[in-house]
Amino acid sequence: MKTGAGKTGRPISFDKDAALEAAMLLFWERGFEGTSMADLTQAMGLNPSSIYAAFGDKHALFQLAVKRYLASRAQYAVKALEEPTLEGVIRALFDNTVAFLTTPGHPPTCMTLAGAMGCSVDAAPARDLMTEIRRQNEVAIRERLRRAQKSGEFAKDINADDFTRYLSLMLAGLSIQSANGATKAELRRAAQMALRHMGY
Amino acid sequence: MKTGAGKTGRPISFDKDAALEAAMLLFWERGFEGTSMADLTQAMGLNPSSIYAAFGDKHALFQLAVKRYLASRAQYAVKALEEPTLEGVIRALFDNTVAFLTTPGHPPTCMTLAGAMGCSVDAAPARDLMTEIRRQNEVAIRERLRRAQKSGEFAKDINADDFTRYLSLMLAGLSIQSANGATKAELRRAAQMALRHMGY
DNA sequence: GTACATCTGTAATAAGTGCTACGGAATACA
DNA sequence: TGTATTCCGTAGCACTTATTACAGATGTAC
Repeated sequence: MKTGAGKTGRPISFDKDAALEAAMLLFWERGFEGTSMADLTQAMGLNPSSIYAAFGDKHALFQLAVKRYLASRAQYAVKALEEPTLEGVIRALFDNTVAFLTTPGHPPTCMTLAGAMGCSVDAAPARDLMTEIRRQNEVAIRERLRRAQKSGEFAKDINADDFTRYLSLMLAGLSIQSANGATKAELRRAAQMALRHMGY
Repeated sequence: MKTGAGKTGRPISFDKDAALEAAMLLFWERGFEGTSMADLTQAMGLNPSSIYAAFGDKHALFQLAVKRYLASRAQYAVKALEEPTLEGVIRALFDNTVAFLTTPGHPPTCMTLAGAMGCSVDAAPARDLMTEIRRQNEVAIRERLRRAQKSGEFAKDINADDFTRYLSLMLAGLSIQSANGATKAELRRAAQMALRHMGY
């Protein structure tokens, strides 16, 4: 009963993209464990069998939702790292994060933090996926810093590893602040304070 | 069938303190939603009826566990605020946090972050409690900063509100870093970097 | 020892969990 | 039109969830 690539037969009658978007938003808000398949059927407007046929089981659906999140919402970090100067990178990292967290239409915090922190052993794979993504983000930052060191833009006697963790720590902190209910202006001032203390 | 304060009759036959400690550690690791009553009966070594008689339902037990957590594990923040000088306060805030996060015998992150971020509507009260505690922590920091401003130790033209959020942001960030798997030495260097950037 | 109050363990409750079997509806291709 | 193939909706699966009813055990107070 494999499906999804039928050459013939009845074609799918719903918007797969829209359904996945709805699933992503729900997972984002309630986390893996806090989102039930019943919740998903309602939010996606689909029957269980349609979901399972199109996306697989709950874990697979979560992975697809996360993938969509990374591709459509979390690109602000990648974009920031593409800034030509290091100062531009760091400024963009903070500015984009604040802009992202305060964009209406989705939860006020990062999906990798709301998705699954403390959870049951059944949900451990989802939690580990979230952790892995956070670490990957750090890898990208670290590589950008190394590049800046090679080009002479960033002092070589500063440990890129440590500075990466320091940056990552503050970006995650902004997300928690946002979850706490901080306003856009408040987040912006916090980010400015961080930048000023770093010398920007 | 109310219980717990029986003047006569059979007395409780288990260590209530030890049972609550076990519950607290499990909630800390798995969060409110990721911890089932079945998990709790096993970890606490009690039957469901004993748990319900002694602590109430799951929400009540969670509240008691959080209370215990705050009283027994999260005092490091309160202690830090009692330092006589502002520099002492801020240094202690970071040092104690790192020490706390890396203490063996409990999860590597803060309970208010692992307890419930994204969750179902049923678990929303637990999530709101976690948020409330995080905000209360900020209130305490802010008041300490105001006190330092009055005594002239802290510049009055700095917005205490903003600086509080900035500090809180970094402490939460350390907790996330710890959850990511950062070592004690790595956390310590990150904290040192933060302190240095602030001028300490 | 007797009466009473409470606890303990088992077993069961109703509702919710993720997931699937199945029959019928709908479409593509000949 | 006929046939193959796929999708859709319902209804149900076995299991887990939090919670409680009940019966017997175990203690205190007299």
